Amino acid sequence: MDTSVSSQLDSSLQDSATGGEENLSDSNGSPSSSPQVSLETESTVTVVQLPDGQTLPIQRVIQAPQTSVIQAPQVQNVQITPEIKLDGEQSVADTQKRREILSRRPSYRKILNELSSDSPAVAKIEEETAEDEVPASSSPSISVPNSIYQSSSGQYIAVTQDRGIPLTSPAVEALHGVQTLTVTNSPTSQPTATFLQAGESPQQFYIHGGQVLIQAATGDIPAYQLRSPNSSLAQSIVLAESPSNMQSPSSQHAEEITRKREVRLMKNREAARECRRKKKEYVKCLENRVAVLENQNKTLIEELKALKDIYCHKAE
DNA sequence: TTCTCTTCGCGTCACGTAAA
DNA sequence: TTTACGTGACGCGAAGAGAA
Repeated sequence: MDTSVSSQLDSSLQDSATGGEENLSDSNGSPSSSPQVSLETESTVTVVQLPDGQTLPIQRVIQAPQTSVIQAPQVQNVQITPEIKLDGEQSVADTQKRREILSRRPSYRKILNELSSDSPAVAKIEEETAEDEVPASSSPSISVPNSIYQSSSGQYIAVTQDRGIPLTSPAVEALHGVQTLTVTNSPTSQPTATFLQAGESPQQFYIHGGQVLIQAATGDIPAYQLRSPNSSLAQSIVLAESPSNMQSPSSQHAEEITRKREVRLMKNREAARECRRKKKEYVKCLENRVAVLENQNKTLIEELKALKDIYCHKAE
C-alpha cells in the first residue's frame, strides 16, 4: 500500500534510531516502554547501547544486508520543525510565545514541499489548484463549468458549456428575463478570471474561481449567495455599482469601501478554503510519516533482537 | 423521537511575512 | 511603507452518533 516506505526509510532513519525529536508511539506501547537503543559506530567496532545501560561492542559480526534499515547509505537530515512538537506541559504563560512561534511557521505548502524534496514519495502541493479553475491564459477558449447556481433568494442562474448563460433571475432585472451572457476574455484579467457581458446590457459579470462579481448599472448593492450543484459550498455574488452612475462623493466613497471590503472578504474566503485544504493534506502527510516511522521502529527493534541473538549465540 | 455531544467545514478577523 | 497573501483563532451551523 505505502510505496513511500522504502524511500522514506533513509531520510528518517536517524530520528528513529537515535530516539530523535519525534516522539513516536510504538504499536507495542508508549515510547518510554519501548527499548531505547543508540548505535555508535567506530572504525571496526559497533557499540550497541541497551536501555538498561548495558553496552554491547560488536566487532563486525555480520554485515547487514543492503536492505537493512541500519545500513542506510545516504542518511539525510529531516527537518523537523520544533513547532510541530506538541508539549502537553506548556504553561499558559507561554501562550503568547507559542503564538509567536506559530505565526512564524512557514506555510503548509512550504513545509510539504521541503518534506517532498527530502523524500520524493511525499506528494508536493501544487502551486495552484488546477482542478476547478479555468486555464484561461493557456487557451483562448474558456470552458465554463456547466453548473446551476442558486442565489440566496432562490433564484437560479444556469451556466452552460457553450459559453452562454441563460438567466432567469430577478436579481438581474435589467436583463428582462431569460438572457444569454457572452463570455469575453479580458486581456487584463487574471488567468482564471472571466468577464461576462449580458447582451447589450452594461452589466458585467466577473467570474473568478467560482466566485461571481456582478457590476450592475443601477440599483442597490445586494449580496447574493451562489450554490453550485457540484459542491455544497456557498459562494457569494457581490453587486457593485458601475462608476458611470454614482451619487454623491461621500456615498461613492462609502460604496467603494464596501466594495473593497467585499472583495477582500471574498479573497480571504477563498484563501481560507485553500489553507484548510493544504492543512488537511499536510496532516495527512504527517500521519503517513508517523506510520512509516512506526514501521521503521518496529523493524529496527526486530533487527536488534536478531543481532543480540546472534551475538549471544556466538558468545556461548 | 428527541436531546446532547462531537466533528467538520465555513466565514471572518487579526496578525505576521514577503514582495512591490 | 503599502499591499497581498497565508494562517491561527474564534464562533456558527449542519450532520452524524449515541443515549434516554
